[in-house]
Amino acid sequence: MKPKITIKIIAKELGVSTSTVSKALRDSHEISQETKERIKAYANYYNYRPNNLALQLRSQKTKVIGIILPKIVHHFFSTVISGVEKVANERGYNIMVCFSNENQQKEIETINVLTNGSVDGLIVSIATETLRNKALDHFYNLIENEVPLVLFDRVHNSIRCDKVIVDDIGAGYKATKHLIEIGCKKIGIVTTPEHVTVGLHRYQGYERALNEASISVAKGFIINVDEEQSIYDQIKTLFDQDIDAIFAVNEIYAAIAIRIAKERGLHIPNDISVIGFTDGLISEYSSPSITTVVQHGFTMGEQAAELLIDRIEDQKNDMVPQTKVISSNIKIRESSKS
Amino acid sequence: MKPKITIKIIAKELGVSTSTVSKALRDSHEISQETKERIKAYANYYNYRPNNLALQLRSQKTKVIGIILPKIVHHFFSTVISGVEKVANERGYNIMVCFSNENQQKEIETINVLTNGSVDGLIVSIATETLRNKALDHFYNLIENEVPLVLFDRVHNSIRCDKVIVDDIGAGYKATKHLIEIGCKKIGIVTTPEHVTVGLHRYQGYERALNEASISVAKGFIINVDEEQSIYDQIKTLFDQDIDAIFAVNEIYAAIAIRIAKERGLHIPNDISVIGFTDGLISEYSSPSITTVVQHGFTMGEQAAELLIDRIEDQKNDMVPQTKVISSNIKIRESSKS
DNA sequence: TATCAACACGAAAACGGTTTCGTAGTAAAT
DNA sequence: ATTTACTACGAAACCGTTTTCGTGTTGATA
Repeated sequence: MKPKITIKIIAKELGVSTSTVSKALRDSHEISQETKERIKAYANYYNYRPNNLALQLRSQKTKVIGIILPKIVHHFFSTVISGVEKVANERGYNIMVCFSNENQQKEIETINVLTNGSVDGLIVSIATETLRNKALDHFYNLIENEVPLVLFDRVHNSIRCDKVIVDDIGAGYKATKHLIEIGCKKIGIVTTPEHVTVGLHRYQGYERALNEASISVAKGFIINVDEEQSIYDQIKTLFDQDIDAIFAVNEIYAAIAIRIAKERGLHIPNDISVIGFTDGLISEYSSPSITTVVQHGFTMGEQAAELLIDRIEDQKNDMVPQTKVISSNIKIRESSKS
Repeated sequence: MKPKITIKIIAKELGVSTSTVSKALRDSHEISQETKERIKAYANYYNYRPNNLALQLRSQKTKVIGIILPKIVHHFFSTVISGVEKVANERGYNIMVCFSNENQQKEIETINVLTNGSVDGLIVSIATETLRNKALDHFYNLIENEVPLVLFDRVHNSIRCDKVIVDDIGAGYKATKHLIEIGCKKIGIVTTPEHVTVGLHRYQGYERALNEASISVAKGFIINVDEEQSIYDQIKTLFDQDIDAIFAVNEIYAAIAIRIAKERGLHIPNDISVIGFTDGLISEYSSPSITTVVQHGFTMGEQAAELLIDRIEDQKNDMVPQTKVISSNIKIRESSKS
């Protein structure tokens, strides 16, 4: 990398001091018109741009926000990043993206690195392992040190910060209710282990909808997928039950369920209806296309960024933490027409 | 954000100079064992971490690499990021992700911001608009200023830098040949406009395979999708031709083609075979699952990162630019079994 | 003619570190 | 007693900016 032109060089070349150059470039009234023009012309000719690091060190602001995600190869997280980037960009920030790979240790290290001056604040979705271990000290530390922090999607109540979540209980309720409304009565659910909050909540919504409709919750109808093992095999066991609908808490589980149904010669949606979660490409393009709860990832990203930047730029730090609930809605497609 | 503890504070509190503290923390032999321990204990107790910005300004290294992508909500780009992040992380770098949104102006601005000291080098996939306008001056500038740069996937030959590309011609050839081998003779192609190099190359491979098999290339068999208009309608026109196979240059085009085929009552793969590109979730989970050319995005990301970091850390800058060609292979699924 | 503003600029501190170089103090060697 | 050689530390420069505070010059005013 070629050395860049600096204010020092300009100053020396033009026989003035660095302060004069700095002021001239910022159009200070302290500098004469003549000198300003001379300096600006020179700077312009050599395409001078102030060094970001120096500015950041000086101002103690990086204008960068860090995002830590469990993973990226995932439609939902991609859209969230996209939303964050949009708002960040509009408000003059850049984003630094890191991944925890669902790993607690890496989450801790990443937070450490980023908060040593590299970013002005963090947007995080917590790693599975961290949630499972309930090891949240690194987040408590952030709060302790008043690092601007916004959690989204995978959050934890004990961490006192702004949050952006989807109304997972409501979404699970809506999804289940939709199935009930089209006449299904024996509804299986494919969800996550209980320590993954989103899965738990969606399950709770499912439960509520069934209760309301006076349908009892059958134990065998609930599959808690452990991703360490074969997802396919686990979902398959659900088909040994007498069911007429499946609510899957993400689109991959839904797609796999559809595949199994087809293999068993079941027609969708005539024999069995399926509803998924997260409005990704699979749901849109597979055949039958899949009815899903659309999770507004882009909106979540935008909101998270707005909250964070407000928090970063707000002097009065006493504002109580907010939680924004992004409501989701159902997009009915071919997999659930009654 | 609470003010962080600095070397200055430690020095004052312990009644020594900042240089002593700095040396002690870096275990310099210049400092007595006793003093070292005293300083380390204090620093440890207050959880001292050196400020990144200061280190970066001093060393003129950021240990950050910038990635500029046309978009992110796209399986291929996500996997590339993932690969870059893995290698970057292993070699002590962080990544800063930005998007051009296929927009030339934003690409230019992003490059400007990042190269003002925020990153040590760049990994870029060029925006469509830039390629269409053949306006590459901002890239020539990077080369001129010896900014470490690696282009991937969407590259341009006139830019003298390291590149990581897929063998698109070979991939298009393989895909078409596969269709020919399973007995297809009337093969349509759904590709991009010509200014998108990847689409052009895949088309060239298609052409070569047909020529080799002595099949003439029919003009009506070629759809150059303009994404400004309805993709669905454009692909539909292909079905007015008498075809027995479709080669789509990405998985969305493939999925749409399959949908249209179904709507027309055509069975896949009996009546018509389909092959896509990019091994994403759609291809894997849709029904029928789609035969695709798998593009090794993760590998590309890894290679790009290795090349870039080598270049950044290499003193002798005279090394000639390398181009790594990542070969792709075909994953045969249900949409093309003969 | 002495006083005072206004003007135009420079010196220096600051951001938070690292590193080179100098040096006081001590102990060993001459 | 003088020189030498460590040891252990501090002063100061440096990275590239911004900003506060002086200060010399000029022209106007009393």
